[in-house]
Amino acid sequence: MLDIKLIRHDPEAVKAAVARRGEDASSIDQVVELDSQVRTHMVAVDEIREESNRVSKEIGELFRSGERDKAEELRKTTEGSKESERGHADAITDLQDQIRTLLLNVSNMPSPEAPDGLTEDDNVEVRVEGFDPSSYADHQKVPHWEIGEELGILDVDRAVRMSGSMFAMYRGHGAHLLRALISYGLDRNRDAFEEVRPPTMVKTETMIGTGHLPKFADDAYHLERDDLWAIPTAEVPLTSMVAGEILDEAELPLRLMAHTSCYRREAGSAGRDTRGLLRVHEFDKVELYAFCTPEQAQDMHMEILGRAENAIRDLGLAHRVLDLACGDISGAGARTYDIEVFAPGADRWLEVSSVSWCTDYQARRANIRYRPEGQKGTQFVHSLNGSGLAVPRVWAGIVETYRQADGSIKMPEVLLPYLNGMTEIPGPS
RNA sequence: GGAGACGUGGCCGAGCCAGGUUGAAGGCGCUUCCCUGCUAAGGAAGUAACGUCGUAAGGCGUUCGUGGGUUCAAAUCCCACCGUCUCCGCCA
Repeated sequence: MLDIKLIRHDPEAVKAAVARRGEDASSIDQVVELDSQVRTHMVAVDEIREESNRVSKEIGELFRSGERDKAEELRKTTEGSKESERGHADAITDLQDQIRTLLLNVSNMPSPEAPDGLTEDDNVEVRVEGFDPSSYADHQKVPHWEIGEELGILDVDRAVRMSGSMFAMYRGHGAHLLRALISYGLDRNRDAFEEVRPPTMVKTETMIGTGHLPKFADDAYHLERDDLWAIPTAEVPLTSMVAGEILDEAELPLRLMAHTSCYRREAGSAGRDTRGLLRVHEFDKVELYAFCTPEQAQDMHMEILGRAENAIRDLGLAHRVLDLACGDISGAGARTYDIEVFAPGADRWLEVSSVSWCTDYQARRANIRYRPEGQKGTQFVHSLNGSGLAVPRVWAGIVETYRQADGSIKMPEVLLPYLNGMTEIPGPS
C-alpha cells in the first residue's frame, strides 16, 4: 500500500511513477479528494468528543458531590451530539473503506532505476552465463516429461488421475533428487538465514495482509468449510510472522528462509505450459526473505539475488538474469530481477526465481515497523523476497541438461552430499 | 468435540463483581541525573503507539485481544469473533 501522506503531499509524482507500469493512475486523484473529506470529518468528530468528554467528567463530579439535579440537567444538554458524532464517524469509516479499496489496487511505485517498458519484451538482460545454444547434444534435447516417463522418476499421468491436470508426482530417484534440492537450497543459506517451517494454510486476514487478497482470490485455493487459504508462496506466512510488530533496529536485517509447498490455481493460464513441470498447481520452493532498513535495502536486494543465482550457477545450469521493466514487475515490487534457467529439452528459458525489493509497500500493509536508533517514533521496514530454489523447474533443468548419451542422468557435484551415494540416475534398462 | 478459567503498557501484575479525578496502582526493565574510590546498593526524574490541527511550542482525539452494543460516561456491563491455559474425549 502506498503512503497516503506522500499521495497527499505530492500526488503528481505518485501518478507519474504508477503510470510507468502502464497502470491507470486516476484513482490517485480520487484518493486525494476522499482523503481531504476524511480529515474534515475527523476534525468535527474530535471536537464533538472533546466536548462530550468534558461534560461527562463534569457530570461525574456532580454525581460524586451529590448534586444529582444539576447532573441530570447537564445530561440533557448532551442529547443530539451523539447522532451528530455518529454521522461523522460513519462518514469517516465509509470514506476510509473507499480509500483503502482504491489503494489496495494501486501497485507499488517502481524504483527510478527500473527499466522503462510495459511488457516482458522490455526486460533488460543483465547477464547470461553458461549458455551456448550450439553446445547441446541431441541426447540433451529431450524434454523432461519424456525423460521422466522413460526412467520412472516423474509420473504425471497418475498424478493427473488422482488430482487433475497440472499436478505432478515424483518417484524413486526423482523424488530423491527433489528432496536433495530442498536441502541444498536451505543449507547453503544457513549461514545467515533463519530456517522457518511455517503453516501452509492461513486465515483470510493473513492473505489480505500480504496483498494476495482480495485482488488475487482466483489464483489461490480456498477451503471453504474452515475459511483457510493454501499459501501460494512462503512469502505469505513469513510476512505475517512479524505483522503488527515493532522490531528493534539491532535485529535488522532480519533474514528468514522457508521451504514449503506452494499452491496456485493458475486460473488465467489454463492450457498454457501444461506439459511436465513447466506449470503445476503444487510445488516445493525454498524462499529467501528479509526485513531491513531503507538504508540496507539495496545491498540486501543484491545479496538475495546473488544467493539465488549462485545456487543455480553451482548446479551448473545455463541461466540469465533479467532486470524487469516497470510493467512486468509484480504489484508489491519496486524493482525485480528474474533468474531464468535454460532447459535444452523443453528448449526454452524457465523462470526459477524472482527477486523483489518491495520498499515499504508490504510493511505498510502488514504494519511492520522498527524504531530507528537515536530517533523518536517508528518507521516502516523494507521487505525483500526471492526464490532461493524453486524445485520443479530446477529439477527439469537438471534432468535435461545432465542427460547422458546412454539415457542416464549424471548428478551435479554440489548435490552429492544430499544423495546418499547416488551419483547418477540410471538410464533405461 | 464437551466442561471450566482467562486475554491490561517493553515485561510482570493490580483494577473488572458494586461503570465516573485510570492512559491506567505497584514492580521489573530501560534512559538521564545525583550520591559513591571502582562495582554493587541507594536517591530523583523520565519511559507507548497511531490519528488530526498547528510554522512551532503544543492542543485535541483514539487505543486495556478484535469488532459491535448499552450509557451523559466502559479496562469495568452485554453480544459475537480470535486466541491462550486446565481437565475429559479423539488422534499422527
